Amino acid sequence: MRSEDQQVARSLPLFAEMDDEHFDSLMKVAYLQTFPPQVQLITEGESADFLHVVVAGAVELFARSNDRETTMALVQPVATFILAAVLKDAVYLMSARTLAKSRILLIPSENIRAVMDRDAAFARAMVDELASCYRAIVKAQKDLKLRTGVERLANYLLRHHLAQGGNGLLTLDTDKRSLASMLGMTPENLSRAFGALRPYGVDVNGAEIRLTKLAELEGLAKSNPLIDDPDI
Amino acid sequence: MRSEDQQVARSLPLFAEMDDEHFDSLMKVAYLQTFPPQVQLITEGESADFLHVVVAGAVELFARSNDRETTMALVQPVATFILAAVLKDAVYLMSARTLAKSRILLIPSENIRAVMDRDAAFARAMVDELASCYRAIVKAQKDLKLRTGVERLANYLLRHHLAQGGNGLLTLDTDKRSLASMLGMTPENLSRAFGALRPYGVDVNGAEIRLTKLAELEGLAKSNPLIDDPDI
DNA sequence: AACGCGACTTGACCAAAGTCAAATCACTGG
DNA sequence: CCAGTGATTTGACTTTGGTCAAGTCGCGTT
Repeated sequence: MRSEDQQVARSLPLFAEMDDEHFDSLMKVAYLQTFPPQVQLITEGESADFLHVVVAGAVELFARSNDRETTMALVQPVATFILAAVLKDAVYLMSARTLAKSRILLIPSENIRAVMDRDAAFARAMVDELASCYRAIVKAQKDLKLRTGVERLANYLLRHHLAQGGNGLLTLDTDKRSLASMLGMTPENLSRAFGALRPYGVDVNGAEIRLTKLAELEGLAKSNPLIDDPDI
Repeated sequence: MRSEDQQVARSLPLFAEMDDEHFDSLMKVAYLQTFPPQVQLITEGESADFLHVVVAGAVELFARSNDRETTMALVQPVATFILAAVLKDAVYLMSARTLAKSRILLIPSENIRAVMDRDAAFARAMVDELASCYRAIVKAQKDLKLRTGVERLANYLLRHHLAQGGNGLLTLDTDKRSLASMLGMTPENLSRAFGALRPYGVDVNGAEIRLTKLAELEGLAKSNPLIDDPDI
């Protein structure tokens, strides 16, 4: 692997504090691969042979049952996914596909577990990463169960608006099909949800969105830091 | 704390492998308390000062936003809850209340974190416990998003039927109000869901349920080990 | 036995969200 | 420029689930 990519990995909280020797031993057995968009990386039910780290691009975690499919989470760089399955040496509970051209670091599960047993700093970092993943999914579950579709969209827009500077403009970074799936609704319903937000100053023009009545939109959204603040 | 109760804690996977001295130091600062039913133990938004271990009884984790409330999980003995908040020294994302008279072990968060940094076996056990919690909530999320209310009830009945011996009879271990909340529906809707299952051989008599057409019920439920098997 | 209370059920209705089909739009490769 | 493809939107309708109100049932108390 290129030393530049190793640097990226090394700078992750997950790998930052661990012993040099242990880090090197992991990198020696790791692969770094670049995938085109819409490639399925893992399939639920298969055994978790590699820890995946999204170095660049975007990955969607999804699940299927009966004939339904649902998006479970979106993984943005730089972050890991399916950590829990790797640690328990279990099967994946979710499938994953790239949404964009993505660069993925693959580290064999057995090496992860072996190093964790020898490197306390690494184990501590794992605990932290796992706890973050857990809290993220708890927030997602609250978002889903305590809000209607329109409210979820309003809060999504407000979060991204803030992250993009908060100047009344924002740009969607996925197509609307994926956005709908992320928000737990159908594309048709997303379209109607945007319609329902028009009276609250949400002007949509393709992927460009203008928020002209922030106060009203916030009134509808009723944001809650225990759901919407990613840093809590 | 009574030595008998310490033995219960010590036998938990979370504490089983750790150093004696470290275990004793934790027990020295821990409290064991018994609570009546319907006592709120923690409130979302407050800081996580104690790790809670349910030694006996039952605890419901729930969350509120707007004016809605939803059950997030049910914690059965012996298990921990709000581990992630403790590890990250963050605020609770969920509230907790006892459903039955419950015995709870309370261990100060700072001691948990301190011992984890010194005891590798304990850190490893934490990783394992957290990974289990994570996978449990992923399964709950899949159950919720990929199934209708009737299907969730059917699968709930089949799981408990199996756990109770699989002889065609089972007994609900909560009142129907709580069951409805756990399954993510209103009590009225649970009532209707039972009605919808009558043609599939589900005979309800108070908390006693007889399953007379297992094959048909299984056909409707379309169980999926990646959702329903607690050991995967 | 009569009462009262809480848990549960039922019915009528409403709201949210999914489905299916058709229309529109945007953009690409002739 | 124009057909063709895929994304998005819109409309009509269905399903799922929630709300409100009125029972009904079981059971302990008086």
